Amino acid sequence: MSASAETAAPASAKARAILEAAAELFITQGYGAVSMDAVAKRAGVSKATLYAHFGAKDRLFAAIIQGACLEMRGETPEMGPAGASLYDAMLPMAIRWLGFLLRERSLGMFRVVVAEGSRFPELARAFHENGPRATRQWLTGWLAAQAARGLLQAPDPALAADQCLALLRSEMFLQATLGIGPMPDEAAIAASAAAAVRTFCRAYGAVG
Amino acid sequence: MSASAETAAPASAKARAILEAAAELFITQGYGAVSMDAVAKRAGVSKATLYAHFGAKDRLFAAIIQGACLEMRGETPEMGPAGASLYDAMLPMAIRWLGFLLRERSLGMFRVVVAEGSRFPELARAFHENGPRATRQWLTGWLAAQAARGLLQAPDPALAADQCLALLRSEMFLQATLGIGPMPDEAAIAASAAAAVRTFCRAYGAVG
DNA sequence: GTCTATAGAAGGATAGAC
DNA sequence: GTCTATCCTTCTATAGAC
Repeated sequence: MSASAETAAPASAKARAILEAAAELFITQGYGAVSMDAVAKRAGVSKATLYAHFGAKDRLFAAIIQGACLEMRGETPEMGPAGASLYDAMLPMAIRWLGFLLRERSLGMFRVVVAEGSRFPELARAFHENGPRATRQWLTGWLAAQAARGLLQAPDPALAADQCLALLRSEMFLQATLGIGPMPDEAAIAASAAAAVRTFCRAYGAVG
Repeated sequence: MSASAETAAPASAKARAILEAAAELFITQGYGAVSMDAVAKRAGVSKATLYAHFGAKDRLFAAIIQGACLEMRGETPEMGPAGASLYDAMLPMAIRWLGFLLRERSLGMFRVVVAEGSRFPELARAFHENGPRATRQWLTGWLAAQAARGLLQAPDPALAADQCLALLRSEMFLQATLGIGPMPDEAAIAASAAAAVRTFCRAYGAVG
């Protein structure tokens, strides 16, 4: 691991093809199970070209994870309508966020970062910063604003945000992470998100 | 993967040494990063002996995960004192369970099963059955009993159990899973568990 | 920059002696 | 059952031509 910045955008078309192919393979099969031959073959380039662009397997892997982290930053959730109740405001956001977590790409990303976190600690940190931590910070601010409006009682908005997100990452997410059972459809996702928001509001909602 | 039963107890001393060494290596480094040479060396046996006991790397891995699942079955939580309040009854259980999740061995087990779940689906299922699912079932029954005693309002005890466990698997568990930051000490674990139980009781506690 | 071809190392699995 | 020594495949990485 050479740990360079590597934040530059993919220059040539071949480089983009390599990044796309490698992302697909690493995220679906994990770091160890993917060979550089497989990446080159899928990208339609030779191995030498691959090594010309990215010096080694671990640097290619780092570039993939960094790129996926940048994508995650773009996925900022939307807040609900201003005048609604706490439940009505949170539910669309919750559905959207749980749906994002349960995408194959998000699950694969989470799996590979969990698996290789000990060998690539800086990548695990980058993932956390751009994914869970960014979401947590955004939600903390939003909850604090709602608390100021009197819609909920949250003396510690960061803790409330943690617990809200934890409620969303419940059994359904655990099973999906383990790859057990069928992938939940939209209705199941909405139902699970609604259950989480309902419980959150019962715990934190301002008593009317 | 030959998918045999392999539930038998480790017979000889060498077999036990192999299992112990392999468990340590697989759980700390992951499946792909561990070579059979490394296992043999750590166990103090030759590779041929290793292959004589377990026919292949994937079968050795399966035996390790199965064994760890059996261990997990032994870790049944204890319920709190009968006459106490809901919070007082749940808190010791919550601390104990979160402490178990945050052990290096539990975290490593979770990481490797998440990482290899797609290649060893039956192992992911066994892990889930003996770990999360067993805990969930136990807690569901306990919560139903408390609901019958009027200590909480839970029309769907299984959902309540899910959410209780999800609240415990919050930011602290996520960070530990990713290997980020220092390992939480006992006080931090107790505080996180207390926050989870407090929120759970606010959402589900019988209004007195 | 890109290719073909290959070096060099590591890993999974086995043969054969004891 | 256990060991030593080895086979064969696969993998990362590079050399050299264009």
